[in-house]
Amino acid sequence: MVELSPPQLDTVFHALGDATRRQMLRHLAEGERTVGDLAKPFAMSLAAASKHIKALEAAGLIHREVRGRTHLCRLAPGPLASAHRWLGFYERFWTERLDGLERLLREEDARRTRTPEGDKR
Amino acid sequence: MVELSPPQLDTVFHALGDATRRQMLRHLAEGERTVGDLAKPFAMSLAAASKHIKALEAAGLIHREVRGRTHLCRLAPGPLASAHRWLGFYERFWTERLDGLERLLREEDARRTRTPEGDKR
DNA sequence: GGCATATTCAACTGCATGGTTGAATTATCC
DNA sequence: GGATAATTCAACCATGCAGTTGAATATGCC
Repeated sequence: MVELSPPQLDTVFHALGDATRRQMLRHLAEGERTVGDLAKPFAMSLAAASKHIKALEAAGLIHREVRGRTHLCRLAPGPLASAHRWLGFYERFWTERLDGLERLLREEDARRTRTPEGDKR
Repeated sequence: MVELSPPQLDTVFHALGDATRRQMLRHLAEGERTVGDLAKPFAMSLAAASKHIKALEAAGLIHREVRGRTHLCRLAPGPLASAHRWLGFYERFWTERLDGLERLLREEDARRTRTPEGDKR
C-alpha cells in the first residue's frame, strides 16, 4: 500500500532475488507455515533456512507469530504490492512495444541518425 | 513476454535490488543514454558505473548499441514485464486484503485454533 | 525434573559484490 | 600520426552473503 523508500526497495528486491526465498513465498501463498515446514523442501540446514526466513521478514514480506515453541509465518503482501507498483511504472514500455516508442527506436536504429527523444541529457 | 527461469529471475531481481541501478533505469525511461550519461549523476568512478550497467545488461533489462566510441543504452522491458507478472501472482493477497483470506487468517488468529487452509503441509 | 522438539545464535568458510585506481582499448579530431 | 575522449579491463580491497556445524534457548510432554 505505502510507497517504499529506496532502502526498503533494496531489501525487498534483494529478498526476491533468491530462488529459495521465492519458493518459500509460494508455499506461504498456500497458507501459513512454520519455520520447519518452510525449511523441509530444501537441501540445506535449518539454520540456513532460518536465515532466509529472516531475510523475508526483514523485507516485510512475511510476518511471524511465535506460538509456543513453533514460529508461524504468513505472507505479508504490502511490500509485494509496492514492488509490483514500482514495476508498473514501466508498464507502458512493454505494452506500447512494437507500435509506439519501441518502433520509433527501431526505425531510428535503421536510419542511424542522432538520438530523437533522448534530448533531456 | 516470455516466462523467465528461476536463475533469470535471480539476476533480474538482483539487478533491481540496488538503488543506483534502479535510478539508471529511471533515466533510461526518459530515453536512450550513453554510459557516461548514466554514470554522471553518481558519486562513483566510471568503472563502477560501468559494472552496474553490465549487471543491468546481464539481466536483460537494457540493450546496448555501440555507436562509434560511445555505447548507447536503452531500456529492454521484457524482463521487467516478467518480474511484474511474477509479482502479479500474489495480487489476490493484497486486493483481497481485509475482506477475504486476510480476514479469515486474522479471525483464526483470534480464536487460536489450528491452521485452517494450511492443510497442504 | 528430565527428555525431546523447534528454532536461533555464534563462529567459521568460501565466494560474490561494489568500490577503488591505473593501464589498455578503440574511435574521433586535427 | 598524435592527442583526446569514451569505455572497459585487471588487480586489488573491504564487506556482505549463503552455507556449514555445534552449542544455546525455549517450549511441550511424561
